[in-house]
Amino acid sequence: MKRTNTDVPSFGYTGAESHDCRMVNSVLARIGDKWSVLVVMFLADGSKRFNELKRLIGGVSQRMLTLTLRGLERDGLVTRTVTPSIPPRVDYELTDLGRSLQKHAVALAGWANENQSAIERARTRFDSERKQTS
Amino acid sequence: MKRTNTDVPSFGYTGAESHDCRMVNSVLARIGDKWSVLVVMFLADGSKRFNELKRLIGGVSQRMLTLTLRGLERDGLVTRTVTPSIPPRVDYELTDLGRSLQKHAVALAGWANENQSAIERARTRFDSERKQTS
DNA sequence: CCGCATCCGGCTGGATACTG
DNA sequence: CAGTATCCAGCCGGATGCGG
Repeated sequence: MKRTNTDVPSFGYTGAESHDCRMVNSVLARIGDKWSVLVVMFLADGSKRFNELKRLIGGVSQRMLTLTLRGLERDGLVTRTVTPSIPPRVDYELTDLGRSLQKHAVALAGWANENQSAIERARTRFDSERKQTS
Repeated sequence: MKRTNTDVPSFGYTGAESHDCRMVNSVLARIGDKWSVLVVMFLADGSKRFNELKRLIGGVSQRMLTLTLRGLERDGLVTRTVTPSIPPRVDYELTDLGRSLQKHAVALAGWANENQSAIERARTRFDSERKQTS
């Protein structure tokens, strides 16, 4: 989750390039944090207002939703449109870049669903084996 | 990797795919943590020993590599093979499940590379605009 | 309605030292 | 070589209250 590390050293993966690591990590940090992907998912079918997103996601604090949206905006994945009315209105929408990332997120979500039971079985099996040993 | 926060919310997101979200989040948490993906990448071309991985990754502490590998093993993504010799030898290898996940990781890495400059531009632009306002 | 400021508990992850 | 154990700083994220 924290990508504060800067000194990723030298060498490729299997044929891939080395300096990619930082960027990959940086992107994965976005993907991996608690709310970003959920926000991207819910923005898939069009722009949403702040509290609309908050209700949809359910369980996210105002603070974290704000921070998450700022992060996504900073990376150019969503746009923030302010309408200075009373009460104020703010709409968030995926950019093209955001939509292209969303495809991969959906793919990953699909993978998670397909292998959900396999992973859960592996986890419980691993945990039960551990309990016997201890 | 503590998975203590994965089984929390207890309320649905918007009805339809409520329990899917938890699983997706749980998987994304694994993907998003600091070292898992790096390990999976380096295991792509065959099994590796503990210190071999440590050298390859470079910058990971013994502790974190152990924790990361335990997490991956627990989820059924890698296998751990102990050879009780002197000195002891432990090999880690991707499972089929791990390899299927790796495909998506590679896809994401590719996306990160393709859009690296776009994201960096978005970031610096966002930051400079912020500086003016403050 | 939107979002920032503040406080704070708990988890993450690094450094180090010690076993088998 | 391959861990385990311990300590500890720093950040993540929740709750609450204020401000435009």
